[in-house]
Amino acid sequence: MKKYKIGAVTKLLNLSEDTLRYYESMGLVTPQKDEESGYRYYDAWDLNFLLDSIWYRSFDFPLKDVGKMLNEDDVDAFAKRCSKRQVELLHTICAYKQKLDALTRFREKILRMKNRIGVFEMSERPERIYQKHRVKDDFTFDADTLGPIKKWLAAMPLPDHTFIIPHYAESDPKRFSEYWWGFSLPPDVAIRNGMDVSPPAEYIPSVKSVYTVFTANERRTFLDSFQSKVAARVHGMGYKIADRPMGNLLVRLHEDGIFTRYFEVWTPIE
Amino acid sequence: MKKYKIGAVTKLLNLSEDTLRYYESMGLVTPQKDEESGYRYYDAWDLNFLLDSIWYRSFDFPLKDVGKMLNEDDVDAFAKRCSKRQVELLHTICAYKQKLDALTRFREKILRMKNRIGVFEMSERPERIYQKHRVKDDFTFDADTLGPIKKWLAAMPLPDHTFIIPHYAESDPKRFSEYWWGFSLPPDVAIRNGMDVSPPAEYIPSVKSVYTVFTANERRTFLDSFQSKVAARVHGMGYKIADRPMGNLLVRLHEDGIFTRYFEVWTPIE
DNA sequence: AGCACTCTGACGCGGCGTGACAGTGG
DNA sequence: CCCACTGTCACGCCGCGTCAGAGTGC
Repeated sequence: MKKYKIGAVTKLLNLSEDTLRYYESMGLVTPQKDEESGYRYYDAWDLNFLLDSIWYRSFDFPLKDVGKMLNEDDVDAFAKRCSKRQVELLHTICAYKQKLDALTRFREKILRMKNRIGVFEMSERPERIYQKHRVKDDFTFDADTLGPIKKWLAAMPLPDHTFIIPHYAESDPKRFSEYWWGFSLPPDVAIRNGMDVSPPAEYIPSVKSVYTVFTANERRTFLDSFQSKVAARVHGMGYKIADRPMGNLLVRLHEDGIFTRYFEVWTPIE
Repeated sequence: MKKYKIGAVTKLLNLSEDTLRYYESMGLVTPQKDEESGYRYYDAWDLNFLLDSIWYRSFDFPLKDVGKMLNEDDVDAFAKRCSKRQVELLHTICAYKQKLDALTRFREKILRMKNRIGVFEMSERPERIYQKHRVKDDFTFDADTLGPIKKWLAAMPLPDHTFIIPHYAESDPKRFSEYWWGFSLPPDVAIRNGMDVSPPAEYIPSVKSVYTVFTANERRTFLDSFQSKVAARVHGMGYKIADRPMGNLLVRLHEDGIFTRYFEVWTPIE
């Protein structure tokens, strides 16, 4: 039977010498070794094990699993290992799809936002599940909040970074003095991903609104920007603010040496 | 503005202390540091950077990219980085889907193979693109083979490990004396994945056949097993072998201390 | 004073890649 | 004798996790 030295094997199987030696150390293959020179000699049987290793690795089985599949597993253990990997692969695919969808939406928003600054459109605010985590800039530390927040963070990139301005009525002396930050999601997405949709999470219904994009610089509170750019304009259009303004942080970009934050906001009107 | 020590941040953002310090070393966040004690103090601005880091990391941007997106990119660079990642994500998803499909088919074959040993079914052999790489157990080293083989190996787990028995006619003195190993794929899959379907790859048409599964032990040539278990039986059924028998290695399993290889074979008949 | 917190620095993981330096085969 | 090949060993990569041991805040 023909013997191949390591260099020949690298050419045949497109594995590096290091990989071959590493696979050997993991017990995937046991080429004959010349005692004097230490040279490895691979025969067809060894190459078959390597081909199988390549095959199993192509499903991203860890090398330890590959070793067991090659040398230990009976049919049942083998099939079990496969179905475990099937489930993992399915999860991975779902997760990546969500990432791709979210990234696609994100990029589209980024590209369109510049043209939307100062443009005011009539738009139904979409319904949302909202979980508050900050009053102004201070995070909430009670266990009722910290618990859910973990789930929302783990669900990234699905949740949007969402603010609500709680005091909006002209008669309210605290008008535009405060904002809350939190996460939000469309209800169907929230439910599909097993998020808790009951309190402390809040259901935000859809409502007739004016939609626009505005910006704020550096560390300044964005409320100033909201007041001067959005609220004033909405009034100028002859509307009254009918419910808490709500919106998302789109992105923070580094432009001309300073940070500019871009926000989209729905201002409910009547 | 409120300051948070590292422990508070771990609770708020569900990042470990080590991760926070690592992100700092990567330039994603720059908390204020007490010169005497070395303690880090994070303010709302820092936490926003961390939230953004979590957001970008959730698309699996490498940390270096996250740093650039946070601190350097303008809109164009930012959008470009996003679309690059979109393409990568799409590729990743496709690759994982193929892995899952192949693994599912593989597991099904494994589970059904035991019941198919010694069972002979009429079955149209599916058409295939076939790339030979070994005559018996010896690999082919000419550049015409090594080139294509790389592509086939890179396409794992799509290709099957396929043998052909070239001398099958009763009148052929070399009858059942030789076998070739190679890779094979359905033509549509081959084309979709950009494999070279022209020579040295070979088109194998579909043909009326008898299908069965047989086994061979340890290092013995499987031709003995084919002759005694399959060819004899096909003759016994009153058929003549009408073309080169062809089949796939299903799996090599470790049973009762020895290795058993399972093969499926289509034997063309008339 | 006690105790929880935080610091730095070193090492580990997987699946290899890279490089230094010495020995080997034909 | 040349020179490509092969050997071993050690370290690098990413994105952290996991210690140990010493210092700090309240």
